[in-house]
Amino acid sequence: MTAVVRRKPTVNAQKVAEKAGVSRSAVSRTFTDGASVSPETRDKVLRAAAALGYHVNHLARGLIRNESGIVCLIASGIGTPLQAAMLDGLTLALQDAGRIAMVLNCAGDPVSVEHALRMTLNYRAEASVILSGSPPASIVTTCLDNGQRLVLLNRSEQIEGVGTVSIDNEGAARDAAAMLARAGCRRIAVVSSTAGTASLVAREEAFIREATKLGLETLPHRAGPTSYASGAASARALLAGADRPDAAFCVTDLLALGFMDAARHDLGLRIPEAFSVVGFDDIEQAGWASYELTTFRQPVSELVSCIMGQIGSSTEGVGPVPSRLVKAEPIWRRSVRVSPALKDA
Amino acid sequence: MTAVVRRKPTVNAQKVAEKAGVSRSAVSRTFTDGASVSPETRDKVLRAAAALGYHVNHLARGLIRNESGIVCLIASGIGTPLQAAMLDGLTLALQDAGRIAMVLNCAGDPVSVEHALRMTLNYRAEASVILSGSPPASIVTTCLDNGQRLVLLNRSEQIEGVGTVSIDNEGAARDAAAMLARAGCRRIAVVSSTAGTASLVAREEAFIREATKLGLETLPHRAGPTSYASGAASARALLAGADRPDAAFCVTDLLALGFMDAARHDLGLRIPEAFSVVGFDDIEQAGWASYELTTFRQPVSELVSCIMGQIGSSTEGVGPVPSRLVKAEPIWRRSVRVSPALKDA
DNA sequence: TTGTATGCGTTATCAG
DNA sequence: CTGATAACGCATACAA
Repeated sequence: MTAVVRRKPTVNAQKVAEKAGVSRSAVSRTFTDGASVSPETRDKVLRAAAALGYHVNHLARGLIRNESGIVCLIASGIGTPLQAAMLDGLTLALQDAGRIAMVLNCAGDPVSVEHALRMTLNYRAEASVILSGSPPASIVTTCLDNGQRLVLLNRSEQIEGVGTVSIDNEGAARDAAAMLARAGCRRIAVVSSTAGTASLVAREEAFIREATKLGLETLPHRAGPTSYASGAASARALLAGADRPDAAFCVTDLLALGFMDAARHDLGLRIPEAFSVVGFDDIEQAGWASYELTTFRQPVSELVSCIMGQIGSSTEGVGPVPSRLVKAEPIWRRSVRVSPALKDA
Repeated sequence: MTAVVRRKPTVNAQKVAEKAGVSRSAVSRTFTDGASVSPETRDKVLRAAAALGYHVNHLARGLIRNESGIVCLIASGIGTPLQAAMLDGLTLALQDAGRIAMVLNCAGDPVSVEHALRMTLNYRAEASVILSGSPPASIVTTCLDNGQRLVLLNRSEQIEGVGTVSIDNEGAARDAAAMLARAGCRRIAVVSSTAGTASLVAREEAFIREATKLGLETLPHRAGPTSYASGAASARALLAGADRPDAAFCVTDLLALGFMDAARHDLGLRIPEAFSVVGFDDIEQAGWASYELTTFRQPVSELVSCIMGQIGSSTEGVGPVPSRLVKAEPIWRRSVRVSPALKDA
C-alpha cells in the first residue's frame, strides 16, 4: 500500500503556450471572448490546445473574474413531475445563457435550506434559485452581501433585494371555487397535504374563502405529504361515510390523481358524472386519458423565463427586483361536470 | 449610465485572520479537516468568520488541492419520471458523500454529450456520470487523461478505464417473453421508440429473439420518441386492424401507459382480460390504480449505489473498473392475464 | 501549535 | 497585437 502520490501532469495555459511558441497571455486571450488575437496566433494556440487536450480551468477563471458561471438550484422532491419539469427547463435555460446549474437536493426545512445556501456561497454561485423551502433571514442577507443573486419561487414574503416569482394561487383558487359552483356542486372536499407549503395553504385558504362566499360547504382534509398516496387516502377517508361531498379541489395534481383513482377504483364513483375533481399544476399525467383532469397550469416555461430575468438583471444587485406574479391558466378537461349553462357560454 | 465598477469588498481568509488576530494559515487550518489548531484559536477564528459571514472559497480550494468536489451528471429528458428519480437519488447520495452535483441537460446526441463533457473538464469535475447518450471516444480519453472518473449508465460498450453500470436488459426481456407465453399470448406487439438507445434496442431484440424461440409471433412498432404519446400512437396503429395482437411488450413504462390508455379508451379493449401489457422501468405511475402495470424494475437506489461505488473507488484512476450488471426484478401487477397454470405455481 | 513564504491556473493591466 | 507581471483566495512545506 505504498501510495505513490503521483501528481497528474496537469495541462495548463503554460504548456499550451510552450507548444504553440507563444506567451501564456496569448493562450488566455484566445479563450476569452472579445480579446484581440491575430488569426495566426489564435490558430497556433487552438492547434496546440487540441493536441494537448487543454480546457480552460473555470475554477481559476472564476477566481480572478469573480464570477463562477454557476447558478445553484435548491429544490426538494426532485423526482416529482412538476419539480422535474422546472429543473429541466431551468438547466436548459441556464446553459443557453452560458451558465451552469448546480443542484442541491434539500429536505425543504429551513436548516437544510440554510445548509444548501452555505454551499452556494462556498462555490461562489452567481445566483441561487430556491424552488422549494424557505431560507432563514440571516443567511439571505449573507448571500446578498456576497453579491449573490437570490430568487424565490412561490414565496409570499417580500424581502428587500431578493427576486420573487410566484403563481397567482389566490386567483386560481377563486376560479376553481367558481368553476365548481357553476357545475352545481355543493359540498366540496378541499384536499391538501401536511407539508404546509406557502403556496399550498394559499390555495387552500383562498378556495375555502371564495367557496364559502359562494354558499358552498367545504371539507378540508390532509392525509399526509403531497403525493398520489395522500390523495388516495383522502378519498377513502372522505368518501366512505354517507354524507359524502360531491366534488374535490385538490391543491396539487398528484393529490388529485390519487384521489381520482381511489374514488373510482376503491369507491366505484363515476367522474365527472357523480363527482367532480379539480387539480393544480397541470403535470403531464393530468392530461393522460385515464384522468383528463381539469386543472390550473403552472406555466413552466414562463416561470423559467421570469427566473432567468431575475437572475440576469443588473449584475450589481442594488435596487429592488420587481417581483413577478404569474397567472395560472385553467385547463379544461373532463373531470368536472359541465352544467348546461356553462356549455352555452 | 456611468457604470461605477464597484468591486464588492470580498470577505476572505485574510480579513477573518485580521479580525481574529491570527494568521491566514490559522484560518485555513480551522476549516480543513484534520489540521491541528488549538481550541482557542479555532474558536476565535470561528467567531470572526461568523461575524463576517465568511465562507471558504471552494473554487480556490479546488485549485490548490486539485479536487473540486464537483460531480457532473449528464442527462437528457430530465423531466421524465425515471431520469428524475435517478437525479433525485444521485444528488442526494453525492451530497451525503461530501460532493456536489452539477447537472448538464443535453440533447443526447454525441456532439452535445461531447459539449457537456468539455464543460465537465472546464470545471475540473472529479467525475462525470452519463445517464443518457454516448460520448465520442476521443473526449472520453481526454477526460480519463485529466484524471476524471467516468461512469456510463446502460451502455454496452466496455471502454478501458471507464466504469459501467447496466441493467440486465436481455435477461429481463427474456423473462418478459416467457411471462407472456405462459399467459397464453400468441401475437405480441413489441413497442419501442425511434430513439434507438442501446438499452431500448437491447430489450427489443432480446425479447424478439426469445419470443421467436418460444414460438410466438412478434410485431415490432416504433411510433416516435420514448413517450406516453408514442405508446398511445402505437396502440392505435397496431390495434386498429382485424388481425390484432393479443399482448404488448413495451420497452418503457411511459410507452406502456400510453399504450394502455389508448387501448382502453380509444379501442375499448379490456386489460388484462382481452389484452396483456408488460412494461419496463417501474416508474411511479406504473403502480397507480388506473394502470397496475406489471413491469421490470430499474432499482434506482441500487443503481445509485453502484454509481457511487464507481466514483468513489481508487482516487487515481488506473486499473479497470469492474462493470456492474444489475438485475431488473419483475414486478407483478395486473396488466397481464394470469393463466391457471401460473396460479398453481 | 503557529506564522511565513510559495504556488495552484487564470485574467487584467500595462508597456512595448 | 504581444509579452511580462501582479493579483485572485486558498493550502501547505518549512522554519520557528
